[in-house]
Amino acid sequence: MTTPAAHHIPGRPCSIAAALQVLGEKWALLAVRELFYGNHRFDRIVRNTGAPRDRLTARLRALEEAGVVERRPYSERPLRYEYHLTEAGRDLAPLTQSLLAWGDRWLLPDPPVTLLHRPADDQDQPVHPLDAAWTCRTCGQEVHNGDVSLDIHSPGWDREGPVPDQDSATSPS
Amino acid sequence: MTTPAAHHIPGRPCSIAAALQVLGEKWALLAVRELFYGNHRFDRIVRNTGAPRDRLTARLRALEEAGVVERRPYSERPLRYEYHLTEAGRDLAPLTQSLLAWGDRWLLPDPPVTLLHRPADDQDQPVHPLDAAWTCRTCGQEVHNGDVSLDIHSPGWDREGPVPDQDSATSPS
DNA sequence: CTACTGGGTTTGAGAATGCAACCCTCTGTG
DNA sequence: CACAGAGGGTTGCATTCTCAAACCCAGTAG
Repeated sequence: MTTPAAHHIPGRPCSIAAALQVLGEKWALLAVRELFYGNHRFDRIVRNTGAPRDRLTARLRALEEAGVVERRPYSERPLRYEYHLTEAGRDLAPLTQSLLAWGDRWLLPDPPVTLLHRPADDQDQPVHPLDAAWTCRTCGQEVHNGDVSLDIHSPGWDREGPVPDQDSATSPS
Repeated sequence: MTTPAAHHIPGRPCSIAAALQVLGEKWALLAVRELFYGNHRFDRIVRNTGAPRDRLTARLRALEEAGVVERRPYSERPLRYEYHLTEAGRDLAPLTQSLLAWGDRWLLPDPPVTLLHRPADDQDQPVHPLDAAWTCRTCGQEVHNGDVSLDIHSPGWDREGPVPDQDSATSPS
């Protein structure tokens, strides 16, 4: 509770570092995963993540303070709370999905769960497996790893290469 | 070794948990960020992330073992290594980008760095700020938070609601 | 000979984590 | 009423991680 959101960001000024400050603690993202999956109660999150109860309490409090999670009572008298994602929390969907996609590809090639997609604004579309891709709204094209470069407008950045050279030699082991 | 250390995954079988097992340790993703940004040498990564040297050593070794990072000598005689992303590592680009996007939106609204985009396969396109979105390759539509549901084909999952109900109403702070 | 660079190890103290056990407030059930 | 859960945490303590600074070693520059 002595940890306000205005943490010191390590290294250089960077939104990735700032985001990890909030989300990078152990169990935080697994708790968020459970909230996405519709499990809003403490015990259920404990069971599904395997997190120690005290750690989960701490993480949920921190996420609440960071504005990712909201704790709302669902019963007075035995005062009980359940946890819900705020808008900021719901906006983590791309993040959890890219974690899921990466894990599916590189760690668990036979994934225990897949995502289904049906656009809300096109109900004619049948439900189908989600095959997610990054695209750029500006040009409408899919974003590939090498297509992105950095525009730095802040001091505290040192780098040599003019471009975040995504390597060249691609010899996967 | 393409065989990632498939340690024990906490909670239920899940690619997110598996991915966090590899990437969830402190400093791991910041190190990956530096590699994306073209900083391949130990000292530079230390300076830019602010990580303690011993931690960074440990993290880089773990990432190497997990097949995310590759250590290659760039000088014999004083034997020196530099670190590069493997294909699995480069495939983390969507993840770091979604972290960046989230941080930009919710934590550092005046971001110190932005991403520029130019599709390699369309060189006529001028360089422009990346405005990233998730889309589904199958239906071509943008993926919104509420459009996704789960298809579970593995035991060890408990959940009530039929759909990962993304909440209903919330207000950001 | 000295200083400096790059890439680490080592050390010791302090913080964070994991785990089990405990607590407190209701709501059944007999 | 007594007793047993369920839900949502605390508490205590041992283990592990993390941090910062110091140290090391090879080669090179002055």
